Amino acid sequence: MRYWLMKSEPTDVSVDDLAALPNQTVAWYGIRNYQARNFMRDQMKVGDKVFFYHSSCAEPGIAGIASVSKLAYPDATQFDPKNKYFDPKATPENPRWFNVDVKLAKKTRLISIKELREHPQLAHMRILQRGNRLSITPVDPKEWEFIMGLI
DNA sequence: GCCAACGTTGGC
DNA sequence: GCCAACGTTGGC
Repeated sequence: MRYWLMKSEPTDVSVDDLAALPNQTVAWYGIRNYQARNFMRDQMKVGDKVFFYHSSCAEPGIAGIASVSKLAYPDATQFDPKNKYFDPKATPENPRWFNVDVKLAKKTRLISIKELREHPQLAHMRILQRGNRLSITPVDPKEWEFIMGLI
């Protein structure tokens, strides 16, 4: 089993939004970065654990714990011309973008990026590196355990 | 297949 | 709103 951190903009889907969804599950649609896609398509398995992270907001940070609840499948938004994630080069026969489903396990207190930066044990986390833009990143098991200890 | 230009991300 | 970082695009 692997551990991940997945960014969501709370104005799009916040941890409270996720908690209110049927089965507390959301399709992680709209990923248009190959590295992030490959993580979902090639590596994520049902049961993998996920830190649900709020980004591009007043208080960026980890807001919940979730898990992968469905293996990657073609992202429906790529086929819809009216959708902002429409990709004219994608076809149902040859889809380009995939997403998994993510199910909330529990909302946590907000562990801000500022707090994460205070711990030397977490200094190598991808999310904390300068210039990091990847919205889905693997989390080291030791980092996962450490952060679980903060919650 | 190089690389300049451009667009996007996301913390601050 | 700024801007550094980095991914993508497209002309050559």
